[in-house]
Amino acid sequence: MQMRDVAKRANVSPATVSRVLRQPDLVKKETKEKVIQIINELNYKPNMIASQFRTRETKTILVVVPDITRPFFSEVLRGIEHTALQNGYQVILGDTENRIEREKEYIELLYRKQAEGAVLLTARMDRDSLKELSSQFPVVLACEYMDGLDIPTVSIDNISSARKVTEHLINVGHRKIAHISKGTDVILGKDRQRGYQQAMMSHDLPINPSWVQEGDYDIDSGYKQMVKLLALEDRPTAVFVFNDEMALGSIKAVKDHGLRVPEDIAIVGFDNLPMASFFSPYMTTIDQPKYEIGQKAADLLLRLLKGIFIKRKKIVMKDELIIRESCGFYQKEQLFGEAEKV
Amino acid sequence: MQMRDVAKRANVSPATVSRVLRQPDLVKKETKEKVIQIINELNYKPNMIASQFRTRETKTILVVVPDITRPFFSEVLRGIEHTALQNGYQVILGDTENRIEREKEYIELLYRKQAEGAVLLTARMDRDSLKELSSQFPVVLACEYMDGLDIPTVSIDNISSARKVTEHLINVGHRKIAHISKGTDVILGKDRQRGYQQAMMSHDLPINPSWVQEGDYDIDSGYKQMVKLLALEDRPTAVFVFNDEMALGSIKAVKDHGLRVPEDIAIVGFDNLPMASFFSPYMTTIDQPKYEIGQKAADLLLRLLKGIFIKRKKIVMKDELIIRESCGFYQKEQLFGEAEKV
DNA sequence: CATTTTTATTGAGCCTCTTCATAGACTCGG
DNA sequence: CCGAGTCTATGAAGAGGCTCAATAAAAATG
Repeated sequence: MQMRDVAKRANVSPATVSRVLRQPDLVKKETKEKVIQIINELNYKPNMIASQFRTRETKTILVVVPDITRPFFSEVLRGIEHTALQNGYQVILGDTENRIEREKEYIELLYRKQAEGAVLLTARMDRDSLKELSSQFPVVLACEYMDGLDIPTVSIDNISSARKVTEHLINVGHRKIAHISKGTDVILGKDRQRGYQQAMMSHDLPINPSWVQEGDYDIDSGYKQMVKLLALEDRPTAVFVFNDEMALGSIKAVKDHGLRVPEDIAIVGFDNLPMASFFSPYMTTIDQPKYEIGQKAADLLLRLLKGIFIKRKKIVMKDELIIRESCGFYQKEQLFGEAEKV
Repeated sequence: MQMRDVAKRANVSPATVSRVLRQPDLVKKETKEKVIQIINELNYKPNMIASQFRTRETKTILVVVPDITRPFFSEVLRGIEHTALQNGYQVILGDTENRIEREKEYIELLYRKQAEGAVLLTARMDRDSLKELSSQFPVVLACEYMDGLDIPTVSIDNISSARKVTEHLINVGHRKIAHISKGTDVILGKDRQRGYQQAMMSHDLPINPSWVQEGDYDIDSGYKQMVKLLALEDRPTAVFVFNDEMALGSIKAVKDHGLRVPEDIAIVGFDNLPMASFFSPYMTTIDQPKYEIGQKAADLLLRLLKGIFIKRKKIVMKDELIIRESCGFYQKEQLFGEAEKV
């Protein structure tokens, strides 16, 4: 069944049916009603592919995620998807499972005109490819980004956030502060590590090189890195961990080692996942507006797709230091994620 | 740039270029090499939409998920996506955010020929719609399902799993066992509740109606329902919770109430999320092979798409009772999710 | 050289949208 | 009151890029 069938039944031309569907204002009221009635009667559904082919618009965006099972990303993804949908766009999911080469596979969808634009939550490909890509297609970076490229980007100020949370540890009296990072190959790893270093330096605190351990996102990894820190001669009294997942692992490692958080070792995380506020000790962390980052990124992409010029390319979202128990400066007990906000 | 440009440059017809791309065996070696060279030279990328239009195949499947931020689903989703990709299919993501009406919106993509088939991780629409849908398009249900319909389905045997875990509680000596469920409007809620009832009945244990509380998936909800149970005159000594998230909330409620798990109240969960094996007390739960469910569902769908007849429509995946600490019968401490398996 | 086999080309769609053309209704000034 | 000019509503026709069936050409075989 196709448009011509509807047209025949309604005694109009296919063009009119098409108009009813896409530019209803151009059609006389009665004709329109007639056509709509027939459409419903026959339960006609336009073939989107034919339409996309003709208009050369797929109304589809690609979202490339490094790991969809991480709560942080799935929340951002939801923000993107929701916004896209509201604006009549579909989302093709590209989970790279942390494999760089898979980024490129997904991106082929742009070159092959399947998707009109992309939001990248991971951008590990080389700078030239990315530059080339963004010169040809609307692309927005979210969370991760790349320096020196003129690509619209949505993220928090990771350096400043990392500095803030490290400084909080310093303010409550810590001097030997370690950092479980995500290697500096990832821009976020680099930024958060830099923030940590800045905070330490500006307070004239030395950083023992072995205090900086490189983890790999997940709970287990946080556990393992913490075990290393615990084994040190010159053991730190506080640790700033790259993200909440690893921070949870770290806390567990401390407990398993017979020590207490925060009394013996303070630990702070990053991201403010739901579970960070649920387990004792409640975790001090940096809140990122995950859903909003997704929304904003989708919003920017949609604007690019409409050809709207974007003056401010770097959108910095507001983060928040959430002080709870794990840093050793907890003020009063509150239930369910409510906490003193700074 | 299009195929004809490549053809011209290579002194062949567009049809030959098309064959090089799609049925290379039909083309003489030299011609093929020549064409490929030109393709690379010009960096030609075929227009997928035109191709899809012509062949009437989009190589795209739709995955409808009730809530992408829940770890259980994102793991299943990954299994689906991975398998789809391996077989040259793309995935359009449909996150309904638990709104039934949004299921239908996504499903329109099938009627409009955008997607060729669908995996539904949620099926709350009315039976007739679903029946109608599956009669017209390849559809596979995963996790949730609907009784009495001849639709391929992948899941564990929820009734038996629930019975198993409840019986374990009985075996370690509990008699007053409560259940925090997900209302019986959802088939999984019904099944797990039934398994619980079966176990209780077959051991002649009475169920106090107020022992069955209806939660809503997340940690907070588990907390709240547990608070209710704790307030009962006739307080249960053990609780079987619908899923791990709510079980974590329940455990927290017990602790906040000044009681211990499992000594005062035993708690068991369902799903075996990574975090279930990480927080003390380590949680006894039912392991579902999440990734494999996704793989299998995608696999079935792909077979349907190829027109292969599927004899066994109901695939029951193997679950596993993972005994850890929270049920009060922990045997020996093991790190990182390793536990006694039954 | 005739016949079979292999390889390449021709041309017709796939279904929808949009431009252009037309016909009718309407406006308005002379 | 009429003809020119405006609008409105519809139709006719073609294009969009690719693939496949039918056809033709070339190569291989006997």
